[in-house]
Amino acid sequence: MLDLQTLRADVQAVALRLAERGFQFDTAQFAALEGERKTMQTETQELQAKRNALSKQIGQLKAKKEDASALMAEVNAQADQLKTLESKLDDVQRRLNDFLMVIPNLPHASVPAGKSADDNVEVRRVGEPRKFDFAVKDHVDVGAGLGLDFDTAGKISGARFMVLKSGVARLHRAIAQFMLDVHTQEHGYTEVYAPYMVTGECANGVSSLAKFKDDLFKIEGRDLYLIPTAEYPVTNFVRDQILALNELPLKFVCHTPCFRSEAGSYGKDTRGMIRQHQFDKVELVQIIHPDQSQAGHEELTAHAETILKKLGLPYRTVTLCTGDMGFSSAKTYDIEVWLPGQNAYREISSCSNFEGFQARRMQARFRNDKNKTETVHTLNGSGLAVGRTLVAILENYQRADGGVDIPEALQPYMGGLKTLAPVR
RNA sequence: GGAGAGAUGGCCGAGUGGUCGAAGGCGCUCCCCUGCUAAGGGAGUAUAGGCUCAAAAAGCCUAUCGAGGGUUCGAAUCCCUCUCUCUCCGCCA
Repeated sequence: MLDLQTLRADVQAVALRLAERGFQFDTAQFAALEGERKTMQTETQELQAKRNALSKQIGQLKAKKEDASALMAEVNAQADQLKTLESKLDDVQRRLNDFLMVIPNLPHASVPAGKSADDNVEVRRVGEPRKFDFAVKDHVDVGAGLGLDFDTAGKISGARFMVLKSGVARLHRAIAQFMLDVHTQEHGYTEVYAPYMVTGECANGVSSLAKFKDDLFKIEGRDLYLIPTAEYPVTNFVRDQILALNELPLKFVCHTPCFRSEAGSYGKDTRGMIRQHQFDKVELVQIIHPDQSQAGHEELTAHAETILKKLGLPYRTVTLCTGDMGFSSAKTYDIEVWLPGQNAYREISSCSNFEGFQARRMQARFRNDKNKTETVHTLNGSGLAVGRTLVAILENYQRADGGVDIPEALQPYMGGLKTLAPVR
């Protein structure tokens, strides 16, 4: 949610910045709602104050065993009016809130303007794509011989699911373990385990349920959603909290499966495990002081990149342009790994600074050095998507004989195994 | 699944219809006293929002005692629904 003070101070400026990301902010409607809210609230509170004062007097009279019927009549006379005002105020506040809750975040000043992914700006490219002296296969073909099984998955769950067996199953597990160890031991994150389902309220804390509920799997008959990323439960750890200054920053790393309905992505990435209804991800989350969120964002992105470096996977990092950013983000770096099978860089991590946007929705604050409550900033990023890392390893480390070399960093997690041999 | 108990401020804990945003204690902040330390005395110490104001400061007001609804002139207190926690029994990875 945008900061109401900022919004009131200069609606036009806000509208302009939102336009950059392709969002039409209805300034007239905002002015109307705000105006209505203001009148309703003032009137309602005046009446409430009057009622409270009279009630107090009634109490005093009754304590002295005196007659209070005149005052009671006076309160009763305005009771209907008060009730009407209260419900009108309630209504306008809800409408104002609904209006505000679907407005995306303001892009940070450093975000390049643009309409689509084509306008994203590459900030760095690391590693050289390998030259193959044999016909390169994509991960589906490489994996087929190693235990990657879409047929069985299709039978039991349908499209966009996978079954892993034997070597690839173990490799999949090794990747997640490796990432968790690097982030906890080298980057100072606290490992957390969190629920795979969250309430609608929590979903609204990090994103907009009204806007994106179709992307989520909902538990029938309950106010629970399967998480599309560990960001959902973990960021909400600090919901409704006032943290002490010295508690910041909080740094969490969490490995979970992620569930996405992928509504609206029909026909996109239908082959292979690039886009699945269920995939594992190791997520980095930081709750941070506003003054440090920019630096923290750079740092978190570097933490994610470290994994790719250690795995020897070529990648590039891009800054998403205003038109390609997610709803809640003020600034996002996507890290894209090189996939020989697609002859392209594909997203493997998305690292965002949400500034106070999520924190205001969650009411996550801290006590600043002036002892005042202030909104925290939140950051998160994939560190990394486990399934896509598996894809990248299968494709980048494939051998002419159909096997796959195991990156050195992962060998300790594979019992010292150096190569996955085809199982036939 | 069955039976019972409970949810109050940073923490503990009182409060079962009236001046209660809430006693008391602990903690914390500031001040005083005490040649250090210990002890003692005083004051302050929730959050969100609104109004006044150019703004700040300040003041006033509203809401909030797990959440939502209801009764009432008035609700932490009474009623209903829900959520969560604890205890016992049963079941169980």
